[in-house]
Amino acid sequence: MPKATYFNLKESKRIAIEEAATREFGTYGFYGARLNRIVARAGIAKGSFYQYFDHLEDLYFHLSELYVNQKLALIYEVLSKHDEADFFTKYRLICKASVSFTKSVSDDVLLMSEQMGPDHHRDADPRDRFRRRKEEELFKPLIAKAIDQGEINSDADLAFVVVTNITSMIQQYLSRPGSVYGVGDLLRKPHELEHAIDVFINFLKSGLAGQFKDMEH
Amino acid sequence: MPKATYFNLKESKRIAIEEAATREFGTYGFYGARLNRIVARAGIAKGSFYQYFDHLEDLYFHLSELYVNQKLALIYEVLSKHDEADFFTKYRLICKASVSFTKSVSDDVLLMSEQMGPDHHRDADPRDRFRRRKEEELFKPLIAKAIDQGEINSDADLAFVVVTNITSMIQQYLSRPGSVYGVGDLLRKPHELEHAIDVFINFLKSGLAGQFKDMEH
DNA sequence: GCCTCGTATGACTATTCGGTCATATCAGTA
DNA sequence: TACTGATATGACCGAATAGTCATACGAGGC
Repeated sequence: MPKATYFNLKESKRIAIEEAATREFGTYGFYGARLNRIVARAGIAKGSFYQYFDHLEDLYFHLSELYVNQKLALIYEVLSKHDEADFFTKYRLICKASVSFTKSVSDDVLLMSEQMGPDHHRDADPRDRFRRRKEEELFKPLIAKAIDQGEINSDADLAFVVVTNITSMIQQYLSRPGSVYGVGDLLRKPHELEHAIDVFINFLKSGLAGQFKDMEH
Repeated sequence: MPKATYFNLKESKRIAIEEAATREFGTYGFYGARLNRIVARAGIAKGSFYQYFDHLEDLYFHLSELYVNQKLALIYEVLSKHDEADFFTKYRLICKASVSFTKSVSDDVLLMSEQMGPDHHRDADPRDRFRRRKEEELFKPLIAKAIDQGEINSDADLAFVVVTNITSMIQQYLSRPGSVYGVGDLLRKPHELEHAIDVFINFLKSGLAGQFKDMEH
């Protein structure tokens, strides 16, 4: 957690630090990030950094929380307008909001977020569970209600696991610039984003053997 | 790639090096791995290391290839005995082989493999595409045939993306020791491994809305 | 003016890093 | 035995690292 000093800083300086760090973590990963490079790019003295944080990791988790919270705020705002919708409609809104959040921020944020994909929530570090806790708060009630109403006929645990993983799959395939990556015709269509999300959701609903319906908008 | 010298080494030394490096990469990740620790644990001089490899990364990619090839050999062996089976049966065999391979090797191998999950195939490094190329060789023909025979009704690209991602999902949730991690009742059943794989495959086939059938063995 | 307290600084330290290299060891072989 | 070529070694190097600390700055109050 940042020290109190950090929040007294004027915004432009905080932003400079956060941008520099986000780029560093995005480029070199959690373990490859170097404090020297961050302070150089942010234009602050190394001694100053230690006025704001105890360790470099504190800044990492601060950023991690920051971006997760920003994204979730967007998601909850959208959801609040569609309280009555069914599960897959809501899920579609969540995906759209996620992707458009990712597109609205810099590529560095995206790269950094990739380092925090579902593969990475090590049990070790309790701070790493933050994202997962938020995911549970978001999806578990939705899934429970969907099962209750017969929209989902699977085990709730399974549904949670696959929904969260597929969400990050969608993010990964749709947000990264230039990452078509084997997803051939899937993305080369009009309204490609909408279309691609529908393709994934259709799979989520009906599986590979289910009817493949090419929705149009 | 290792130098010729490396392959002249007696096996016990090679194994010592590979074990030490696997543990290092598994513990600290690609970027956090330190040559000093590896040579210390392997019991060789640092100078010796540079007789075998040009860089530490060479060792990483050597290990990566090694384990991928070992796993694939197991998978192809199993598949060769079930040439006539349908797609989902074959896929089930692949999952079982994958998981049992992972369980047969040390936890370090598993941890190291997690660093190479689908989130990570950066376009940047061509050596990183090795695993993906192998995945394509394995799955693309299977999927093409399955579509041809009407077992899969989805787009081939979509099928490839979800099959590979779900495979690593299964690996992740079923191989890691003590990683029940929210997958509550899913694993607390008799023949839990077989059961859990079936649950995932059933989802892959029929989706969340499809009938959830609890198979027994 | 000057006192105070929160902030800023970068030179400095001790440590670790990857990588080198002159030298030593060892296994054949003649 | 003496020579040879492959392998082994760890002291050593320059660069980079995280973290410290004495000092300086700057705004507000008096």
